[in-house]
Amino acid sequence: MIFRDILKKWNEKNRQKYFWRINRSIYQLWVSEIIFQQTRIAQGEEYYQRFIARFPTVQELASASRDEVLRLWQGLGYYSRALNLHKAARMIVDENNGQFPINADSWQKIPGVGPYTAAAISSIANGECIPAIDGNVKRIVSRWLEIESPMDTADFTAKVTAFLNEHIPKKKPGLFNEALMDFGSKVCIPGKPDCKNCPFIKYCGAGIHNTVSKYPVKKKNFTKKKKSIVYFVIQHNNNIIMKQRDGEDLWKHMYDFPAYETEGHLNKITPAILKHMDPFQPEEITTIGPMKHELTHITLKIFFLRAKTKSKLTLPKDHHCFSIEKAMTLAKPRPAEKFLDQMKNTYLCHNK
DNA sequence: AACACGTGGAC
DNA sequence: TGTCCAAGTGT
Repeated sequence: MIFRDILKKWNEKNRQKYFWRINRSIYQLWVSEIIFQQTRIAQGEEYYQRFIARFPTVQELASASRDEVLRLWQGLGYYSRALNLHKAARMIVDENNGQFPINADSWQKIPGVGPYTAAAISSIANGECIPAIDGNVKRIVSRWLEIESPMDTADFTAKVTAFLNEHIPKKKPGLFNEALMDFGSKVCIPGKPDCKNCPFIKYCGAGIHNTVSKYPVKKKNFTKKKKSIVYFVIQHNNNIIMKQRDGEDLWKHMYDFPAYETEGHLNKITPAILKHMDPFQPEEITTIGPMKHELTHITLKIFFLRAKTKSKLTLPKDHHCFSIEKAMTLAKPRPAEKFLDQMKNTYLCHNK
């Protein structure tokens, strides 16, 4: 009871005035929740604006090609979100007459919508009384209750859920959920929370015991995997060879340079690796790199092998020859995007 | 339950 | 430079 009232009072003065919260449709709410999964506001907001401008309704999203949706998502990461959003839009339009789910249970059947997003959407749009438990909320509650079990254990989730079910109001539960997330992102932040200005300081367990930095308890650090990519950047005048990645792993369905990929970090390009270039009949091979590209779970070491090729080349399956201008409009992984961008500049300078 | 899945910013 | 992330989900 105390918790709810203090939060409400804090929220009345400190509610974040995000532009996507104004006059939002359920569709816009859904898109914003997907975009901001594991993504900072500063990074996601421009993507949200562009996405809504191009696809103002679920019907327009459903009508779009997968390639275009992916291109709009390029640079934001976690591309399954875009693929799932697009697939879900088609399901909603084709199989449900464009009607959105009406509660959290049915929202969670939508691809890309898990427990957090289902609860967030349904509590805000339908007033369903269900807590939306994201990283901010977990952090706040773990500090309040001094939860010793690590995040992402069943015990941790059970404790947080029980606490929130006790405190969430039947009236405007969505506002409560958003207030909690706002509070977690502005006051009860990771690192150095602003406990001096925290309205909960007299009640928060970790605040009282001055042990806030202990929570939330996390599991052991995992060691990053090491992988290497040797890109084959094959040019013929203003044309370049690219292939679409498969739907199996990293950067699924994005366009990319042909590549040799392997576990571990290569020290040099061996003749065996170079042999993978043979189908492209490369001439004047130059090596650029290596450079590092950090992912959350992998450290990528990337080499670029740039070469010219003959005009008449039988391309391997799934490979395409694009003009550089066309290639620049395709959805690509960040390293390929950066490299192509740089190459374009070089090419233009060269032909002045 | 544990791991795969991106990126760029903060410290 | 290295570490830790930021409004999680799918398998």
